[in-house]
Amino acid sequence: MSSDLLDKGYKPHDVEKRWYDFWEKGRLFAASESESTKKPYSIVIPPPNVTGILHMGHALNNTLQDILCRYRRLRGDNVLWMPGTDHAGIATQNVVEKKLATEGLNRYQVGREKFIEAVWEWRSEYGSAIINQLKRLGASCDWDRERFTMDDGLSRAVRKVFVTLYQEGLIYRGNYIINWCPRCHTALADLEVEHEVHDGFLYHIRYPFSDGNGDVVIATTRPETMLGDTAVAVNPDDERYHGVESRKIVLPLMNREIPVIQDKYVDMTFGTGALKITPAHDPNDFEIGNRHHLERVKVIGEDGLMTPEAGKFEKMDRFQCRKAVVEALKKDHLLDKIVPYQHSIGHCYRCNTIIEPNLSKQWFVKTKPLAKKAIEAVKNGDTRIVPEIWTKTYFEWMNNIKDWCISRQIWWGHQIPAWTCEQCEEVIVDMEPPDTCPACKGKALKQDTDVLDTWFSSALWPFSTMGWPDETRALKMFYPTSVLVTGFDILFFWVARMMMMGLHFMGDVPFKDVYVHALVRDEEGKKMSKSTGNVIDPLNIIDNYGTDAFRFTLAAFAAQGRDVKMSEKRVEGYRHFINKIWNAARFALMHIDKEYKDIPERSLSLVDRWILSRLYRAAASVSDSLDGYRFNDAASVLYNFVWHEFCDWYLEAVKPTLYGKEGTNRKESTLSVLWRVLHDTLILLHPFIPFVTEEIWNKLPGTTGSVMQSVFPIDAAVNNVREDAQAESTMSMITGIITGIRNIRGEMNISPSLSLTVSVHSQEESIRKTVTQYKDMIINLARLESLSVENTGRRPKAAATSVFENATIFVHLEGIIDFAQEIHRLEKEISKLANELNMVTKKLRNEDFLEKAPKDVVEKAKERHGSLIEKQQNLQKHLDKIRALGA
RNA sequence: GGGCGGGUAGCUCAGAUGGAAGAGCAUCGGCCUUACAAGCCGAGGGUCACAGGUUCAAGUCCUGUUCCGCCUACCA
Repeated sequence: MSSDLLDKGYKPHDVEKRWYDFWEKGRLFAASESESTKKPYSIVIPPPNVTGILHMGHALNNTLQDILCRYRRLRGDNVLWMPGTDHAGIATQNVVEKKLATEGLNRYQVGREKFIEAVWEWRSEYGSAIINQLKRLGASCDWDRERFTMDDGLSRAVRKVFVTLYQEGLIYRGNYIINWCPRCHTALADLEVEHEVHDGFLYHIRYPFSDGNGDVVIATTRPETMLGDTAVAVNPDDERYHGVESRKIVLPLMNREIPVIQDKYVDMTFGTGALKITPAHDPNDFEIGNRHHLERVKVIGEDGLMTPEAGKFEKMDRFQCRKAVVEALKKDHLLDKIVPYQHSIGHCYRCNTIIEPNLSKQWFVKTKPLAKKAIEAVKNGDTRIVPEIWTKTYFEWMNNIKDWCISRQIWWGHQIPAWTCEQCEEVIVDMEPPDTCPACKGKALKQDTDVLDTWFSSALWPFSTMGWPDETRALKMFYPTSVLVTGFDILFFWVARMMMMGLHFMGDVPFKDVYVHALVRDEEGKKMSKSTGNVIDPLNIIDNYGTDAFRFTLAAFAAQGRDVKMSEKRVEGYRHFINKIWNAARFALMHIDKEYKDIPERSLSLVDRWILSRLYRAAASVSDSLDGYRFNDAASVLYNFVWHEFCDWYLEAVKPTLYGKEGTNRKESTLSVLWRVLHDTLILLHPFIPFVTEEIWNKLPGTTGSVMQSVFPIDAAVNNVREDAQAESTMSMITGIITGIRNIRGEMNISPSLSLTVSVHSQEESIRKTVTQYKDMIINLARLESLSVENTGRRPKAAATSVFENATIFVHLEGIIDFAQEIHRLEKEISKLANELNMVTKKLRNEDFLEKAPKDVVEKAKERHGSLIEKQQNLQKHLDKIRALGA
């Protein structure tokens, strides 16, 4: 038989594009701003970099968001999933600079204006790549609302925030030590520096006293910075250095006289207890320098080359200079020793260049007052972080937050809305370019050339995308957003800052929940990175296995608090699952000829009642799990329900009915159940595997439109989908008996094609009745010739046995029994039982247990004890008989 | 230096609120049973890192030890 409805195997590529276009054209992802009855549900996408290509992190992040959005739509919510991209200052600038480099140009040759033009051009040409990739993943964003952190609206929001914070005194400008990337040629925030342990050296250098009498030995890992030293510091409590504070030191190589100062900061136990002070190139030295009013000598320039202040070392590269300084010191016999030393060095998170702490004039956000509210909001539960473990990390960082350096010396980004009057040096901060200086009325105003840290605009994302600073309907309806889904790697970069900005400007948290998911790693648990070459390309996976298989894999492995180790093998496994669904549907559609809207109230068979009950439980469990962001639980419930309950038991059990062996009435009611279960299962599965479910949905008679527009079965109040404990317990008895028989068949190597004769013995009438009632089902699924039900307990001549609850099953094996094999099987079974029995007996002998454990637990143990004993006795009797027969 | 997470079947991992150790893959045996061999039916395999403790009961809670991984920090 062949079905013209579905092909034999599922071919994802034929259907994915088709359905995505269908959804988009039908505007099925669109959120409504006027809807008054539906509950609003909103998520803002973590905007991927425009330069980005879809990686595993995106794939996981967006799959989870999409599952939530599709699920909430099916639950009847008015869902907004706000999409967009991030201008990614340094990253994007780097990309365009690289492109220019292939033409032999650098950005200075091109000039600022032309360069920015080039970036925009690049963006319009390549910037939608990541968006298209998200679409291949099935992301159901409201694409009509797509935003970009540099578009006009968002730029206005950025200026508004900057100006307001400046006026409130929460943004200031000043000369501080910052992290400088000589390659990117810009300042970096502390967060943007990545520390890495390096094998370096600790250089011990002799600093002679100016009176020619002795010296002080200092230790440093960066000898080139000594050229900028303006003091040597010792701890005031250090007895070795009593009285030195009145003496001067001659700085080697520079022949500059510098003071010896005392500061508690100096650790007496480290090195020689004497510390060279370079206020312009070390954050601590900078602080100490401030305390002691030391001069700041900047010897390393912004290009990483030595400045004129470095004397004869001028124009040398900083690392070359290190060598040269060491050589020069050696020559002067001022190098005491060099010892190998491990220490961590900061690197630029974008280009991995070793960063240089450097003195520079930058803009900062005063974060402490903003952080206070952000801490409060999590403490009082306005925003809930899931899993909770991350709240601790959040507090830790928020409590120790430092001012945020927000200016970057690059060109691509939001230029800082600050102007300096060239006449009187007045600084004007405003939303729009001022015409005249308010102080001197001068006309020569020069805008600050710096741009803002990319994260500054990202911090406004939850409200800037909805039209702020205008009071829009979108804001009114969708702010605060329902949940933010993100990886923990940007908890500080982004989440914390959105919290601060949202609370400050909107007066409310940006999201009610933050769901922090794991990182996707490679098979060995390593972070995927281009340099290690262990990157698995999600698009490749999609090409090979289909989007649905990939999405289901991600969901199944997204257990809270643990990293996802991705490998193709897993995806392959879930592709089998998709195919299984496909084939189950194919089978069902061979028989379903029309819509079966109503399930008859009466005369449902046991399996029909059973599968409806299991469906109900699956639906409840899936919604429960998704409400708690337990994606993997939801996935595994669906997997088990579909495969092991619906396919393995239900479809198999129902075949005789479908093939007309049980009359048309039964067939009709079973078809109605089959229709219902397939229908509802597609809805349950849809958030996880949207494409295949949509494809099948559209082949199912009686459905209209998209599966997206249907209703999650838990809310549908559909007929007869309900819990049925009685059907479940009866079914578990029948399946238990079938499994017992199959077990014997398997263990005794009896061919499946051989029909068996079986008798079921029980003293309990109710059991006999039930088994008799479902005799046909047992015969069918266990492949029997005949089944008899008895109360005698008389053992057949030669048989294998199995005990299920209060029933003993005999598989008649006259002529084909292998006595040795059966004896072996029974012995094994009995010893297994003995072990279990032992444990329960011990428990029941314990008076404390009987007294203190809850009644139901004790009751359960007693029941179990009874049934184990009966089982064991039964098997033992049979064993005795087999032994006698075999002998 | 602080903080966090993890060590459960050969492999990869599940095991909210403590009450009879689970899945997938891999392995072994039997099947082309009229949706699916990307399948079906069975089987084997774990002293839940180690040592203590709390409890009638601990993979699950507490303490310590040990081995991994990550985050964070200004020890030159």
